Amino acid sequence: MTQEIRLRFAPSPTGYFHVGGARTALYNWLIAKKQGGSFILRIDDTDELRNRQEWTDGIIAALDWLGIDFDEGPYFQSQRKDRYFQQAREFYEKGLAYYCNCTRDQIDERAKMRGGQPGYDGFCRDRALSSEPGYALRFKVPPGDTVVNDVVRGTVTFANSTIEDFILLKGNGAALYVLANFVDDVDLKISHVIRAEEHLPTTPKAVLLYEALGVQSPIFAHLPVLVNEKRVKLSKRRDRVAVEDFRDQGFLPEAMVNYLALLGWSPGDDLEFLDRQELIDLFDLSKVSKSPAFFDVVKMKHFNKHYMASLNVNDFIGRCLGVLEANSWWTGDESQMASFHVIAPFVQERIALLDEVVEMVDFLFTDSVLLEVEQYNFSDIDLDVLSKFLVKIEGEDNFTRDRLEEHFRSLGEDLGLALRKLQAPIRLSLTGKKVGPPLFVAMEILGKERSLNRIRNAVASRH
RNA sequence: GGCCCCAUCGUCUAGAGGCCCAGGACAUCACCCUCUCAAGGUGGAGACACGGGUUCGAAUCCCGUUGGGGCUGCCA
Repeated sequence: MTQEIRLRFAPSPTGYFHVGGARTALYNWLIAKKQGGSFILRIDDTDELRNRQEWTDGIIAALDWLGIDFDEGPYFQSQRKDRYFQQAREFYEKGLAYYCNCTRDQIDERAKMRGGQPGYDGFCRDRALSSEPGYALRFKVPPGDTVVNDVVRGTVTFANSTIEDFILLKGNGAALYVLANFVDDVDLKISHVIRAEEHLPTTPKAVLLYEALGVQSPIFAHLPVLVNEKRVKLSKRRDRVAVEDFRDQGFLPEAMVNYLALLGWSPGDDLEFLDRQELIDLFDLSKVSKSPAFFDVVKMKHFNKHYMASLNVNDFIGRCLGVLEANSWWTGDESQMASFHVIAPFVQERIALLDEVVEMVDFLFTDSVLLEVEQYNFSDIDLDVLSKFLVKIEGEDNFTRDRLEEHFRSLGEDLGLALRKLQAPIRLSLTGKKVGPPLFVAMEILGKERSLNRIRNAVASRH
């Protein structure tokens, strides 16, 4: 009898969606796909004070952008309060839970007198309090040990004596995380719970709940946390690691997915660049590493450059449109599109991030990026190069990249100068920059008239 | 403090007792190629935290130490 494979990603919408959550979602999705199961999105919004609709929307948009699609959901915990309450009452009626009216202060006070160990002491366990407004419902933790079988950690044993009688229902009757999670995982028939390591300490509580109800626990897997350069867990407040920020910076979703998959997992065999299907085929939870991983944007950029270069040109062009449109000089008319098509392949292999496209091509579409006459700081040699190059190309009617390069090379021979020296002043006068796409392709696009004008203008800097 | 997890180059990792005086990738350095940049090529530097065991043999197994991290909320 095989159990259905059902995995869920259950973020709480209390902030922007960061890369750690994205990786957790990805790993769940990967297993669901690999095993032909379902991937479910559940929004854990039981904390009414901190949840916001916009964060939920952001999570869904980011998952969509990454190509992590879900088969069911989103389900919202905020809509299942009655069910949690009902389940909690069942625990109470079976004598597995009890009401407690201790305040935090009283609990701390007693802990202090006991000798420092913080935590609840079971004060109300045998007081047989009944339900009243303001009373919390606590689970009666039995004696013994609780074992968590974890695919990445192995067997982890907790002494129940170190687990306090935890709260199921708050004084206002609302469910707490452990309860809501448990009920939903049972109701949704979740087979694998894959989440970050920070949840490991609460897992025995969930296991206790499964045991109390005689329900089989799902398979657990706790992933190593993602850390910042200081080696502490990535935080929404401290670290700028929002998925949407990376998207806006011009990262490609396929690059991000590939990089994220490798943060904490490796397929072996020195494999690095894996597409979605390869990821699905090779992914293996038992090979997930146990130690925290540093989220390295520099390395992700390398992945991005690779994926950028592998795009077919039309795809690349399509993805550039968004960043081009943010510039006033871009009209997107036929002429501009034609120019961009010509330069695109040369740009594509040079940039790591999508928005770098702007500085690579702006000179083709606007004069505003060119230097002012007084800003050129040409040497006599530079000026000599420019005027002699002008002479050579002024009479050229076939203004193509090949012809231009021939003139350029012959100029080098004439002057006995290295070509790298020659191109510098030409590029600067033509593009206003020291680096850029191949010069003669650029000139071909600019055309004879504009090219000559720009060089003449630069030469005019001589006084 | 308590409970739990973790520990290979700066970073991500390969390594599941001999194939490892430890391999790959990013970053870094040098050189080559080259109209700039990028790409590519070649080469360099760079790690098994420490101490005990077990074993003919340990990065790999066990114990301890140290270090780091997570949790410790009527947050998730």
